[in-house]
Amino acid sequence: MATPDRISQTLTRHGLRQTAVRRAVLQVLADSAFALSGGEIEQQLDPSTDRITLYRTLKSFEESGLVHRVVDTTDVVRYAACSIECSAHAHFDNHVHFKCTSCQHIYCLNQVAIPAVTLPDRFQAVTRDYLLGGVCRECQPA
Amino acid sequence: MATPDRISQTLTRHGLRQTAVRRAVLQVLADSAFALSGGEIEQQLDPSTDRITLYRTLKSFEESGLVHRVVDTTDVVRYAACSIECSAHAHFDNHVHFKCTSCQHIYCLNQVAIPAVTLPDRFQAVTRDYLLGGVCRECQPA
DNA sequence: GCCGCTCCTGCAACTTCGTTACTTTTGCAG
DNA sequence: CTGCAAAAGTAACGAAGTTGCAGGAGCGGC
Repeated sequence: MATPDRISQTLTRHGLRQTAVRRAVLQVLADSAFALSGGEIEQQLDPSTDRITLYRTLKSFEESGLVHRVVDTTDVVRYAACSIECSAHAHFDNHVHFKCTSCQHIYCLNQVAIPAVTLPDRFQAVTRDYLLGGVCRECQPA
Repeated sequence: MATPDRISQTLTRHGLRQTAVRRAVLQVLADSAFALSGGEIEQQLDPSTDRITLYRTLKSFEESGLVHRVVDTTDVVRYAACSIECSAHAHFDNHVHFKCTSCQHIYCLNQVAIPAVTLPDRFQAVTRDYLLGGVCRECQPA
């Protein structure tokens, strides 16, 4: 659970203004063990929060390097808070994601690094995303 | 360029009926070097083709193992034809995908296998998707 | 503390992507 | 050739995300 202080600091560190919506959205993402879609974040916020503002907030967070998009095969975009080490200048998420086919949650496995691959000539990779599918810890049959 | 004969055979082999839309959709996907979204496929088809039928066709193709969804971070789903070796029973795409940040195309790098990772306890992976981002061969500055 | 510029919010309307329910047509087995 | 199940077509709907604009709030300067 990220403290309100820490949330505020993170906003300031990335050059973003302190607003109620931003603090709330960042709090939700920071406290979630898995990636959330726009709609899921909306559900966790005060019902009075404006949908459009939420999407704009996510956009600015993404541009500022506070959150990253998580790859998926569905047609909804999911976001996860970047690790503490991520800054606007060094935005790099090198961990594997795991999508549970039972609960649909997408976990950030921070401790599992993405292995490198050798590419054909003249292909230059900048970003790498690795998504595993299967049954997560919580959904395993006992 | 897949021949019409080969297209028909593929449909039959997967237990699907021969229809004009199915042959056309499969032809488009088989001839594309990169993954296509529903809208992109629609543009390459006869304008009279029904949008809903197209989506249902893609769904049945996916269920039958003719095509696979390609992971992406956007909110549109993209499809690519499975390799010849894929059958309904052994549907396995073990190759890396590459998304060009310039032309936005997603290539199937069939010759590059996805490296394995070691997962934490009690996580069981069934599927694996690996997406690279960068500049593709065609878009490289000379 | 307050002023003002700039950025953020909130509202309304809209676009795109994809789905559901229902009827009609068509592939294909017997 | 005929019947039936599966696919196509039609219409209406729903969710996700965007755009344009007016009003409000954060924050640096004074």
